[in-house]
Amino acid sequence: MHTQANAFNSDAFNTSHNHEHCVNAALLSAKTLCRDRGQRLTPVRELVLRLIWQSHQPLGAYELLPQLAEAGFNSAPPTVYRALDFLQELGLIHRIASMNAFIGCSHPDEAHPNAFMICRECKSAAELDTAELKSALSAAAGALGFQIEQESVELMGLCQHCREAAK
Amino acid sequence: MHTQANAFNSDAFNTSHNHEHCVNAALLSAKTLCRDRGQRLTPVRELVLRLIWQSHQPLGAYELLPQLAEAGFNSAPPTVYRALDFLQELGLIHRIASMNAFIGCSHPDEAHPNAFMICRECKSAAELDTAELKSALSAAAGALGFQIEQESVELMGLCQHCREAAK
DNA sequence: GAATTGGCGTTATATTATAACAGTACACTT
DNA sequence: AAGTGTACTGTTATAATATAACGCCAATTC
Repeated sequence: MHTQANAFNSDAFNTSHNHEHCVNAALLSAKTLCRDRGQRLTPVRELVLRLIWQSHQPLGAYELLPQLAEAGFNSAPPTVYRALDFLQELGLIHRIASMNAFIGCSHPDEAHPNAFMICRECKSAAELDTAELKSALSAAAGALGFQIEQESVELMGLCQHCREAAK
Repeated sequence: MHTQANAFNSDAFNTSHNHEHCVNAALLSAKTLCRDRGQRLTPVRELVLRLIWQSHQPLGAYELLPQLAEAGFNSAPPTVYRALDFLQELGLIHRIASMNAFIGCSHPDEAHPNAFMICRECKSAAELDTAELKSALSAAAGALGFQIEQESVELMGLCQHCREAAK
């Protein structure tokens, strides 16, 4: 599971992998995390997490609502936003501000900056490996005396797959 | 003027400087840019640019509306959004997605990533110098075959000024 | 088993952004 | 200077995203 997590979800741009595996890994990881922190992964929360993970594309809150309704849950905005907030606080999903959308986090157990590449063609988003990035950010900010508490990096462009397809 | 621009607006965290000077520099730069590109810096556009530049804190579209009204302009959302879009396209302002707000760009004449530090205490935002950052981003993305077209970096934290004040 | 807490249902509303169309000013041609 | 096209603005309406507030129920604690 951890090997997969460390792939930093670059597989997101490769739609051919067995994604059900990823979803299950994420759910397992969520359950562990909740148990450790004395939090509850309730049915709504679990469903929201599953829906978000199932998609390689960031999903908007209002895209989730009909799917909640289908599953028999209340489908008013507060329900889904609460679940999203909860999952974010646990680091299980990230919000992509430039898209008003949410995507699964591929390594919730490690502290890390929120850093994504988003393909304008296929709309997939993949998390960046940020070891070096983080130090570059710290250096740049530190030079100006700024103390970083939270990072958000969103790169728009073309993924390898779509670049090749465009040729 | 250019010296000031190259300071990358780190002065934003220092509210004591003569900010009217910055605003005027920005307006001048805007006029030049518009002339070069055959675009018009109309009164609404100029006012919006001025209002945004006057503030060290990112301003939301709806915060601008009453000020437009005061100046005798139409103050419906489309008016301000049109001006904001125009100014963004010319690189004169940036949108900070995580805040749904806009801030003046301190070096509109150079191509550069959208990269800001935002202080959670004083809400000021300052543009990052991104030469090294840019190469770190390119390296990280390139390793995964991703071709960057547009960057957005938003760092939240504490600016030097507020950090010292907190001690 | 009473009290407390956390989570959800529900209604209403706030906030941010855009669509669509009509009118006006400007720039260009002749 | 009149005609013509284009870019800009005014205006109304509405879409899209997000939160406030309150009450109920279930689980947990004492």
